Amino acid sequence: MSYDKSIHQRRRPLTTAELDAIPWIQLLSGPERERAVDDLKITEAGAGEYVCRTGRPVTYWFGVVDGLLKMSSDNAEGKTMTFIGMPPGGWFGEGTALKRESYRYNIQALRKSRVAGLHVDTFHWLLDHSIGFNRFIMNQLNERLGQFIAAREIDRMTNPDIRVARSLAALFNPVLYPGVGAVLRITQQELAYLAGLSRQRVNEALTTLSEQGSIRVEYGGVRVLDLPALRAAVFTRKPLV
DNA sequence: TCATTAAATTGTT
DNA sequence: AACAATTTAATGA
Repeated sequence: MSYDKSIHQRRRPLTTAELDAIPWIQLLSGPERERAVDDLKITEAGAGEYVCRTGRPVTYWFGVVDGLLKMSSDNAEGKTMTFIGMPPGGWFGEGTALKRESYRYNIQALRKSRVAGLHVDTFHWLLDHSIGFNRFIMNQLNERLGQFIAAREIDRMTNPDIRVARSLAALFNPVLYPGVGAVLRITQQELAYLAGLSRQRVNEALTTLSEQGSIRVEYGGVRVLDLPALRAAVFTRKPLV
């Protein structure tokens, strides 16, 4: 994978199926929805391509229709700190879009993905006109705050099994990522990138988790059987006494 | 639609 | 990091 590619400028209108994958569309009234649909554009991002980079001015509010993105935030020293996965149904950038600032993180495609974009002007117009849209955004901001706090906790986890379990649980958040059903399409390699572990270790952790019954490992993906159990997964380490 | 082949992903060392 | 085994996707008759 090369790390200096940016996505193409090629954008196109959305198909009906793609519109159905956008969770907030149905919250809009007729005229609002019409305006949003008119403005929405789809871009394809190949593996390794950037959807947005730190410092660039915000022009779009983005959502994942298909594929998997990686959000990484850099600290003051320029070191990449936190990784958060963005599966289908996830929308991001509302914080910076609200204030019309520049992006504070990089978004990179882990594999070929379809990304929908709504222009910031339309984003603001919807905020000014739609109660439903406001509720969605408020809910989204609240959930994401919890997500980032969880990400910090994951970063401090030393136990790889727990890191994998929490990273997975985050990706299965039904509020932030309604596009993810019971089965998340993610390879063990991709999960390794997100959790900051080797693929082998992720494989081992997944085996342990499936033995505990919270997930089932499938080819090219993971099925969640018990989300609360996954969130709460604890692994016995060395005896405390 | 089926069979063959290539590519991707997984499990293991 | 390398390897073999397994699963899926692509191809063409």
